[in-house]
Amino acid sequence: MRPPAKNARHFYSAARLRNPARNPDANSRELDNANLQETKVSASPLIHNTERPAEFTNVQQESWPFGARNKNIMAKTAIQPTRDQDYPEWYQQVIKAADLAETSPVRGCMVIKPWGYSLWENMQASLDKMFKDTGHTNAYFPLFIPVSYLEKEAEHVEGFAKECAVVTHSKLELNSEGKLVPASPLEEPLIVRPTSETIIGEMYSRWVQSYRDLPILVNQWANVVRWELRTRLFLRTAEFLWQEGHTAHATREEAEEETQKMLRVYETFAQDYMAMPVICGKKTEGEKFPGAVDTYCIEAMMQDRKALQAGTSHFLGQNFAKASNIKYLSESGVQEYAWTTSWGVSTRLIGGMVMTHSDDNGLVIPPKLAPLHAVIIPVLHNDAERENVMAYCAKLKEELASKTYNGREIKVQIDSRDIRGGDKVWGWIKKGVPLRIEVGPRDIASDSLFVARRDEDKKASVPRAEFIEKIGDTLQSIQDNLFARAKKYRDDNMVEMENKDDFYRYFTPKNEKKPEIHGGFAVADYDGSEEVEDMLRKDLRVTVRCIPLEGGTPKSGKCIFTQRPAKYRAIFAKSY
RNA sequence: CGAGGUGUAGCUUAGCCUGGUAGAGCGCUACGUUCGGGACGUAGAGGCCGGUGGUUCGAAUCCACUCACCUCGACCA
Repeated sequence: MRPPAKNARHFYSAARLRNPARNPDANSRELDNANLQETKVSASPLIHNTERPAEFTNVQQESWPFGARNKNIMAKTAIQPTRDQDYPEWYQQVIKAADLAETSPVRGCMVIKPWGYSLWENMQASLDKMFKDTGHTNAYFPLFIPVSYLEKEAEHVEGFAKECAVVTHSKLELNSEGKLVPASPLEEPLIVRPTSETIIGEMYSRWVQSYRDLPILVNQWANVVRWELRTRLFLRTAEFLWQEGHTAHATREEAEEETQKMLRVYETFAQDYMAMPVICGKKTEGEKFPGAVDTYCIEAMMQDRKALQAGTSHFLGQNFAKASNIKYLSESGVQEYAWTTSWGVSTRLIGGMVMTHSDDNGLVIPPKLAPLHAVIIPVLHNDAERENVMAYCAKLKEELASKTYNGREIKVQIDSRDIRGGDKVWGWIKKGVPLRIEVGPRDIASDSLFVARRDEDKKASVPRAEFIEKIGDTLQSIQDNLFARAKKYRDDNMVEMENKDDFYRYFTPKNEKKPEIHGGFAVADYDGSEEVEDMLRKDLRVTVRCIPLEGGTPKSGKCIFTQRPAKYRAIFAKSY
C-alpha cells in the first residue's frame, strides 16, 4: 500500500482538478482500498477522504460517468462536470461532445470542425445579408501589414504592438545540421494583421479625392492574429475568424450614425438569430478600442453570470484618417479629413452561443443558426421492418425539406448509422439539434412521430401531417423560448446597487479557492473616474462593461464608491 | 510573461516514492444475443511511457535541460 503522502498528492493533482469527472472513479477506488484496510490501518487513508473538497464528494454521489461498468448507477447528465460543478470545464466538454472544435498542434490556434464551422457559416450568411441590406459591400485586404503602418496611430501601436506576430524573413534554408533556418531578412518586417484599420486606411487614402468618393462602405471577412498568451476555444484564440467593417464618411454626423446603425445590426443579430439578449452600451475611456474616439458594444451574460463582449462598433473620428491621410476636397473646395468607423464580430459569438443556451446535456443551438433543424432517427428492430421504416423516413424528410423556416429550407438528416438508437439520441442531444424525430413501426402504424425538442425535457407523439404543417411554428417556438429563457436569466441576475458594501459582497464568492457561480450584472451610479475602475479591477476583478445607451444616466446622482457626483449609471461585471 | 501543476494506447488513467522488457476501463474491429433515452458476452487490433542528454549492467521510474498543455495572475474580441 502506498503511503498517505502519495494519496494526497493524487487527490489534489491538477489533472484531477481539471477533470472532476474522473474523480468518482479515483475516489471509489480509494474508498474501497480504505475499507479493506480499515481493521489493519485505521487512520491514514480515511483522513484524506475527509480532507477532500466537498464538491468532489458531490460528484461521486450525483453521477457515475461509466455506465457500462455499473449500470445501476447511471450518469444523470451527458456532460461531466455539470455547469455548477465546474463551469470552465463544462464549457470545454460541451464543445468536445458537440465536436465543434479542438486545439491544434499550433499554440493557441484552434481547428474549427465541420459542425462548428457550419455554425459560423450560418452566422456569416445572416450577418452578410444584413450588411448588404444596409448598403455595404465586401472586399479583401492583405494578411500582412508593414510594421511602419502600425506606427502611424499612437494609441493603436500601444494597444496591439505587444501581441503581434511578426514576419521577418522571406525564405528558409537548410543549414549544415539539416535544419531549416530563416534566410533573406525582409527590408521592413511585416506583421500579421491583428485588425486592419491601418492597411485599409492606406488604401482609402488612395481611393478618396473628392467628397463624391464618399462614403466608402466596405466589409471584409477575414482571419486575424493576436498573439494571446492564454487561450480558450472560440473565446480567445491566437488566430480567429471575424468580419471587420470599415467605413469612411464626409461628416462627423454621418460616421456617428453609421457607428450606431451597425451596433443595432449586431443587437438584432444577437437577439433575433442567436437568441442571446444583449445590452447596447458605450465603453469607458479605459476599455475602448485603441485609437477610437468612442467604442460601442453589445454585452451578453453567460450562464456563469460573467459578461461577454460580443461585438463592437467604433467611431474613430478623424484619428485614423489623419494617420493614413484620408483627405477629400469638399463641396466648398477645402481639403478635409474623412471620418471613419470600424465594427466587428468574431467566432467568439460561437462561444457566446454555447455559453448562453447549452445545458448539462450539451450544446443547444437556436433554430435560426442550426446546421440541421431536425434529425430523424429510424427505430429498426429487424430487417423485415427496415425497408418500410426507411421508406417512411425518406418520405418524411422530403416533406419537411419542402417547408421553410426563416427563409431557409428546413434541413433534415436521417440518421441511418448502424449503431444503437440510444447512442444516436444522445449524440444528437450533445450536438444541439433543435428537433429529434423517432420513427418506428408503432409510429408508422398510427401515422405519427415521436418528437423531442432540445429546449425541453419531454417527448410527445404528434400526428405526422400536423408536425409537418407546423414545423416552422415549432422551430420559432424553440427560438423564442431560448431567448426568453436567456433573457430571464440575465434579468434575474442584474441588480441595482446603492452602496459599495453591497457591491463588494455581490462580487465576492463564498468559496475563494474555487469560486462558485456568483455575481452578475450590477447597475450602479459612478463618477466615471479611472480611479474607481482601477480599484474594482484590482479588488474584485470587476470592470465597467458599458454605459448602457438606454438608462445610462445617473439615478441618484451620487457615485456609490466615492460619493462624488455621478457621471454615469453603468453596468459592472466580471467578464471574459 | 510571472506563480503553480501535468505529460504513459484515440480518451480517462495504473505503475514512478523503493530502477529489472508496460496494465486497466472506455472507445475501436469481428461474431453472437439484444434494441422506443447511453445493452451484454466472446475474441482481437492498438504504446520508441512528450523530447533530448546524463547516471546505471539495465530508465516510464533517478538527475538536468527542453517542449507542450492546464489552473491562477497580468493582457485582451
